[in-house]
Amino acid sequence: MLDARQIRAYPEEVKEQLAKRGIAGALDGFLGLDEERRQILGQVEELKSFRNSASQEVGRKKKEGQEPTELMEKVRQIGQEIKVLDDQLKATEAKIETILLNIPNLPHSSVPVGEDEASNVEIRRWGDPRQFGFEPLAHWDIGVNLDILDFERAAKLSGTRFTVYKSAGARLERAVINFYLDLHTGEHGYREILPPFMVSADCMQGTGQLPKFAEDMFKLEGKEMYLVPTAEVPLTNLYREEIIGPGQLPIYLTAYTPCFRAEAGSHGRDTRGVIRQHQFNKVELVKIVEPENSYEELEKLTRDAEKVLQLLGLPYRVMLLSTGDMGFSAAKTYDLEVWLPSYKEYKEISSCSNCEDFQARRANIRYRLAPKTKPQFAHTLNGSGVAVGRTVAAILENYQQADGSVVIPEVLRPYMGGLDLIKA
RNA sequence: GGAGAGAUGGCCGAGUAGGCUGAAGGCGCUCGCCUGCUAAGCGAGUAAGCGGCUAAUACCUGCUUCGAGGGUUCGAAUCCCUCUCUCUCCGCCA
Repeated sequence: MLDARQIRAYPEEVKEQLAKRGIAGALDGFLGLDEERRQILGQVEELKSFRNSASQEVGRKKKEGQEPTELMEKVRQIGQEIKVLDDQLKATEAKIETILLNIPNLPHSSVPVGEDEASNVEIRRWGDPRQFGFEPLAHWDIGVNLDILDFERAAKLSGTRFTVYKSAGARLERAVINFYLDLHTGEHGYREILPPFMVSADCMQGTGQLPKFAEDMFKLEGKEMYLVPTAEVPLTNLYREEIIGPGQLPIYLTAYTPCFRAEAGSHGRDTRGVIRQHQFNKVELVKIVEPENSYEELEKLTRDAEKVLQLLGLPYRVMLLSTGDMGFSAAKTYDLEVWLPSYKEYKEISSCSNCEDFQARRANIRYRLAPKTKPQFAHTLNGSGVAVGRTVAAILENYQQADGSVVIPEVLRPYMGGLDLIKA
């Protein structure tokens, strides 16, 4: 959520920023409503001020044995006026909130302006795609041939976009999760959290999924509860409605959760394999930091995510997303894209964003620098550290052998009970 | 699912014949004093949001907030209704 006072003070600048995201009109109506709100507020407060003092006056007179009937009658009438104005005020504030909740974050000045991913900028690459002496298979073929991925039975259980992992496949998924968590907690200083996988609508609004992206999520029948689309939601919302005390920041959190996404509007994309599922596993990184450090923290967080790919020996590149490709809550985002031989291109496996105070404002996450100082909004960051299903796909494809077997990356072997090769 | 109890400031905890209680007291915290260190002691301060005024997120000032939302009343933390959550007991259950 943007700062209403900032919009009021610099409407043209904010509009320009929004134009970079192709929605210059998002602010329309705001300034008028904002003015209307303050005008009504001024009136009500004046009336309430009168009511407060008049009521005390009544109390005083009654104590003296008088019966101030005219004054009581006057205050009663004022009360009616207040009620009317309060309703108007509430209606106006609701309109303002609707506008504000639907405006995305403003892009950071370092973000390239563009309509879509074509304007993304490659920042760096790591590793060289392997040269195969044979025609490499796609992970869905490798997995099915080895009988470690089962898409047919997954469809029987749950429909399309689900996968059943079996034997070494299931173990590999679990190994990757544990490897990531151990690395981030042990080496990178994150605190491990195991959150609920269902959260309230308030949480979803706090991180920006609601109200605009309800169709992308699974909502529980008859409940104001949603399956988490990413652990970013429960992790960031851990501190919703809190004032974090002096010396507590920065907070680094990591969690494994399954992620549930309706994938509305992506029919026909990535229909084969585990790349785009209704349920997938992910280890997420979340940081809550002071505003001064947040961009430095974004670089560090991105490096933390990259580290797992390096240790797994998976070639990747880092992309700086353009204004047209960024998510709703982000001010700046780096995507990590891993090399997938079957796609013959790099595919997103992590997204690391600085949301600045956008989510903090929605979720009311504040901190106090020192005792007695005014609380201010923290900055929140999040990044995949990284997507587990896509990691497994990348391992299968990048580590496949001519005979159909798959070599286990060395760092995972301790998590695989020493297994170094998956073969039929 | 059934029965009961409760939700007050950073924490604990007063506050029901409705009125100067934004809220006693304690703890914690901040600043100062004092004791040659430490402990103890003394004094003062210590909620947030939204407006007005401002260069100001400094003063000053208004309004709101005692789980949430409605109602009664000149006036509600205190009375009434609805909801949410927490705790205890019973039932069910991994």
